[in-house]
Amino acid sequence: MSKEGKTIQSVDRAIAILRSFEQNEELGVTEISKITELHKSTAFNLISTLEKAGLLAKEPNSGRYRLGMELFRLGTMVNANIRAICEPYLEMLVNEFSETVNLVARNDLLVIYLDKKDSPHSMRISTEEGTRLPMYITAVGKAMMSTLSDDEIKDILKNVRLMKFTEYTLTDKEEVKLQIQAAREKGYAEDLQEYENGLTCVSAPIRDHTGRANYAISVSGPNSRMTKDVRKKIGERLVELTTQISKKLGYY
Amino acid sequence: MSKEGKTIQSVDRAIAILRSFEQNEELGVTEISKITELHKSTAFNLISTLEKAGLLAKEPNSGRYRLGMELFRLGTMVNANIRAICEPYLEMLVNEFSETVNLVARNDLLVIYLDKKDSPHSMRISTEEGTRLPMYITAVGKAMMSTLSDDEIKDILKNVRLMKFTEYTLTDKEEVKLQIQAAREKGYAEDLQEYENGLTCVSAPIRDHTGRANYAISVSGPNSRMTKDVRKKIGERLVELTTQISKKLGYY
DNA sequence: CATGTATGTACCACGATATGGAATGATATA
DNA sequence: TATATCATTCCATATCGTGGTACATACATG
Repeated sequence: MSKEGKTIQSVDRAIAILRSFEQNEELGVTEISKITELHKSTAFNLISTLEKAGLLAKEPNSGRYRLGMELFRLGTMVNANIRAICEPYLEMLVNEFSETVNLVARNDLLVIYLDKKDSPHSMRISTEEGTRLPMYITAVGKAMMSTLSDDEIKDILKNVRLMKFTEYTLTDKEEVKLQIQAAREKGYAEDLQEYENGLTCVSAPIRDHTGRANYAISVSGPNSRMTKDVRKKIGERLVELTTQISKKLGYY
Repeated sequence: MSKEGKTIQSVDRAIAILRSFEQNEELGVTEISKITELHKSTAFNLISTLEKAGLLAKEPNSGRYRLGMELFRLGTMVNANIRAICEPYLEMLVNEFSETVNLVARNDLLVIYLDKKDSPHSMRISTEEGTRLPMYITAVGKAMMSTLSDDEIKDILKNVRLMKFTEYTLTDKEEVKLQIQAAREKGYAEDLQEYENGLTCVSAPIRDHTGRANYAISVSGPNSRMTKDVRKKIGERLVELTTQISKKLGYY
């Protein structure tokens, strides 16, 4: 993000091409070259390379491109380990509480959703894998921050602009710090409609051998079912289970 | 796979670096340079580039690398559409039959698992997303092949060597063709312990506007519960639902 | 504590390689 | 049929990646 090391131009450009599919799921050579501001010919060579590797796939009919299966497969290799470790715990949690359970990871100033088990209720919370949200606004983010030093937390908050998502969104960084402090004491963090109205969430951090958390597990449900008692029960259970997981990662 | 077009060296190499994490989840610069047979210095430049883009992440302690979150995120963008369309159907199926439901895609001669909903039973089938298997051995593969022309099927089988996974694995290509023909008539395909003992699977294809299938949905369960009657019920329901999905993709 | 052998990282001259201009096919649009 | 827009190929040029070498750091080993 800061270090001024040389990067390989063509690789940067290839990645930019992949990223250009964020907005559009299907693109032609010319479109891509416009989005990425590359010469059509240059774009073509990069695209062909990506296609041959399977990171892009060409539609037989339209001749246009979309993201390829190989990219998906490479993506499934990321964090395969932690997901495998956590899967049975997610399973237990959704069985015990019948609310949607998520495994998330830290990604700089954001959290990213890695895996989930959906609640059996038809009224339920459902977040797509790959979604990213600011740390300060989620229970998982606060849970992870609660394992960091005050300096690290300050660093994170320094680089963040608090955006108001709902009437409950915290707008004061001091308030966020207070909640993090509360999370440290209880072992778990909460989000009471800060991101979306009606959405309540409880989360506990997964620690690595240094004691810091790069992952967290959360249970999310609609406000109506997530009463204070329920949240407490869930929180305590989350602490139990994430402690077990943390031990598997070498934390004592 | 065949066309002899020029590819961009550094991009190919960068992808090779990502692929070197298939066997190992954490690697250092030197290790990577050995695996990929690149000069250490060249590898270093490529690795730095990938790291800066977030496709690789450097462990703060060990200084070694693992696959990065950005790669995961890019992976979630692949087939996001079809997964979103199918999600409610997978949900319905797991509720109706209480067996594990999978969404898979075709990937040349293989099928790759995209999405799943696990059975609530403790004895259940569970396949990881990203797993790949030969087409001829899976119900999903046979379901997809049943939408192709005889020539296309011949092409696929020509390039495949039938490997024996269990005592039930088909070893004769003519036998495979017969099963595909049966699938054409019924609308769904079956796998009776061909890949793994005790594992039974029923699948129907999802067609695009050309009538051909690049995706399929399957219901898999242990042999004991997947009786002939159950398989028939599941198969017919699968045909109903995949027909609805195919319509959404423009098939009539 | 010195010595050896790993590692990751920086520098830089050379020349292979990616680049982008321009021309050609291929398809669609009017 | 003409026109526009697209993908694709070709190729000379100079840019950019390459890999040799060197240094830094860390950790074993004697």
